Amino acid sequence: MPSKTYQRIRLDHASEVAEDYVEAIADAIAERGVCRAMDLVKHFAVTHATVNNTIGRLQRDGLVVTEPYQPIELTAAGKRLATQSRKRHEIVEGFLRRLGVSAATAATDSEGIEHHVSKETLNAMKRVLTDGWPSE
Amino acid sequence: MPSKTYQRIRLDHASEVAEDYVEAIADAIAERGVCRAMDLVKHFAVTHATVNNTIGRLQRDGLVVTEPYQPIELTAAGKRLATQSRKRHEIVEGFLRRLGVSAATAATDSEGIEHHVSKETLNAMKRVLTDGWPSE
DNA sequence: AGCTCGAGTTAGCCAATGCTAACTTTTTCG
DNA sequence: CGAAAAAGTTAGCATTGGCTAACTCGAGCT
Ligand SMILES: [Mn+2]
Ligand SMILES: [Mn+2]
Ligand SMILES: [Mn+2]
Ligand SMILES: [Mn+2]
Repeated sequence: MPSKTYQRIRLDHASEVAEDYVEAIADAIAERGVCRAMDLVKHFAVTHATVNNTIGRLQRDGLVVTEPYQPIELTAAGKRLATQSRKRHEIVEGFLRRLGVSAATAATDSEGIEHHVSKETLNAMKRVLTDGWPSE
Repeated sequence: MPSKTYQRIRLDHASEVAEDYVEAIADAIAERGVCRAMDLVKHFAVTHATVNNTIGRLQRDGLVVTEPYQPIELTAAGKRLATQSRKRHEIVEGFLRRLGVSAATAATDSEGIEHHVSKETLNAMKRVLTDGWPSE
């Protein structure tokens, strides 16, 4: 109802791409040692040109560092954001699984939902994962 | 994990503004008889010029009809989308309330989450609202 | 060494969604 | 009635996040 609602959602969307990218970059580094642009091309199903543009913005915003033709690295801020985003993502996905949703659906839905979950809602989900469902 | 995940999220976002607008227009008509652009300016906290642009797209897409200086009306397709969006929205918001989240947070979070909830997840939420929490 | 081919870069384009500023129309009110 | 205020329109602009096409770089193979 309050008009600030939609402003917050616009902010959520503004940080969404950054969050998903740093998470994917951290995953690639964890799994394959380095992250190359092509890893992100496959992961997000966008073109190499789009990845390049996006990485440029992330670098501008201090989340990654790249040098021409080199793998993509995360800054300290990028690593922090990646860790934090992954934690939140895991809680949302785990919660959906707990709700009885299939693994495939939980994976897909949580990828969008995660960016719109406030601290309060995240805590409620976490509580379910550790303590079980609320009474009644 | 599958690359189609992010394609679906991009589609979710592409329909998000349309869904929120037709819902708000239907609400305004239900509450005040007509919907004027200024109602949407207040609701979404954007400028009148932005509302005008957006309404133009909705008209192009066959969801609303407007004539200069006249109130905004929904087409049959617009009404259908509004009804469907509101139902989904109410389930998501009700579910968050049931989870123990405050009314204010449930209102805000559901406004973003609603657009990323698949049929399967929506059904799981609906089940909680009618039958209570899953066993375990 | 030289070539080829995959990967990366750059330029140029588009649509969506936001904005401000200037103008027009309608409504309201003295 | 007429002026001021409110509402609506239009023009022009920016950013994000997509795309294609053309070019460059570099790794690896013959
Ligand atoms: Mn994520
Ligand atoms: Mn995501
Ligand atoms: Mn919404
Ligand atoms: Mn979203």
